[in-house]
Amino acid sequence: MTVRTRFAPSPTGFLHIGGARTALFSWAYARRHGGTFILRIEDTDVARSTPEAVQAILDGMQWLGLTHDEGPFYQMQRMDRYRQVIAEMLEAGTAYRCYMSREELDLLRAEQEARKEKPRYDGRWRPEAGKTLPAPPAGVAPAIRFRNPKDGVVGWQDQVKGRIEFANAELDDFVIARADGTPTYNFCVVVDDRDMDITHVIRGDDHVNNTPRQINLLQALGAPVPQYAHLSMILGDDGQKLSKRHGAVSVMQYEEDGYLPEAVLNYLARLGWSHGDEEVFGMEQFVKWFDLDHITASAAQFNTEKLNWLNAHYLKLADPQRLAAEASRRLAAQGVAVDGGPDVADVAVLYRDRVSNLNELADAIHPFFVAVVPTAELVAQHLTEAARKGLKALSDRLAGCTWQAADLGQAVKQTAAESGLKMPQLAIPLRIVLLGQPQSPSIDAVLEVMGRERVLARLAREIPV
RNA sequence: GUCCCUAUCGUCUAGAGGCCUAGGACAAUACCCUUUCACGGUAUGAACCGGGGUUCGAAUCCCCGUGGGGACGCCA
Repeated sequence: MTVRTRFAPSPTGFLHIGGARTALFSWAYARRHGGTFILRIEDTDVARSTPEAVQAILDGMQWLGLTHDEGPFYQMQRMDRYRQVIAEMLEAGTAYRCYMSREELDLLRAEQEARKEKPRYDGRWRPEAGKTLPAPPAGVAPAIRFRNPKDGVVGWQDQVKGRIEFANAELDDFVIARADGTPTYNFCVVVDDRDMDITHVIRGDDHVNNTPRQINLLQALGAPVPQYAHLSMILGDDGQKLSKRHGAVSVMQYEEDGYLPEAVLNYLARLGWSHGDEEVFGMEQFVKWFDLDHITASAAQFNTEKLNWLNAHYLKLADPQRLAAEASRRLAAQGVAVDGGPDVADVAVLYRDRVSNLNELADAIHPFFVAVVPTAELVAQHLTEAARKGLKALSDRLAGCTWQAADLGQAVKQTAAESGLKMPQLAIPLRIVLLGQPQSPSIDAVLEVMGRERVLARLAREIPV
């Protein structure tokens, strides 16, 4: 049997971190077993679904490289199929028409809650042997309800949580089609999972309570029951539940914040799943290792610091041209052009191990392209008379120096010695003049990458001849 | 209220009855490297929710509490 998994988001917002991890695990499981990964858009909530949200989900998955093999399928385009199945169920007696009005339903619920009971449909329109149903009220369009088994238990071996069982008595006859004829979530999922031959349903554990209903429905349809794996949720950095109001952000926000997709992927893979002590690995390795047995059953708290660490790690490994492209794009967004300046890739390599994201990288290399005026405080503190003299001497020496790190370093050293300055007493003022700040990578590398022309021009501006 | 899930360092986790004096990673702290700042390296501190069982032996199995989460829609 070939493995078929699916990711089935509802397009009511962006792809957030929890959804991304669900997609990642579903994708990885299919890849691991040479199976098929299907994307299905559950857009039956017409009021809340938008094409923008569909696009946002597609963008997020593309950024992460989670490519699907089939789909995207849209539930709204499968209405005919759902209606057909509903008709079959009505025919077979596994579903029935319910003429109860909203008002009656609300009343029933209120009574049950007053009695501290679990609110549920009381089955008043459920056909039963020897039971006489009331006459259907005129002009009322019925909802269609599933005839759920009354006794016994529904259970399954959850691939992450173990055996889970529900008493059928806890479940009521839920609506599978609204009065206006549109099918509901639990019904569409079941029809789709069957039609698409889904073998493994990997989804958030907020669906645990839907699973017994879906299994009963599947069985009423005579369809095979897939394996289920329910992933626990991801909590925010503060341990609080993620919600639109609180902390939930689009995965595309991570791209905007300067994260590399491979870092986000590695982080997510390790959040709620483990392979011994392995912490750093790429997707190829992940796919080889991934299994359902090592998924954590409890909720996990998101930890931005660890993500930052991974991102810094992948930044050190990234192709310099890629860093250059990303940093240039970010500088351009700030109105900074890199054309005519030093080689962006060279500068980026100088700073890649000092930053933890691409925005920091762009900020760090910024002064190479636009002269930064040092603060008066820095100038007052470091550009002493002696330092200025030293810089002047250095400027003269640099004009005729071979432009290579080793020689440049030598030039700075000699100038310092001849001017009676200690290395930092010359190098720090030099950094301030060149970059506007007292810290930088090693000074010889900075000089080499910045280029003679630019270095001399900046020195001349601060140290008039 | 009822049902369901869950519980190891601050955080992510390893752990399938003896390998656990509980391991790794992030974060923290200290030191080393570096005539700057980082990176890097080394080291240190830091946890089995509580109570009962089962067993020669429990972080691991069972029960009861407690904490956290979810679900009870003609939402998905």
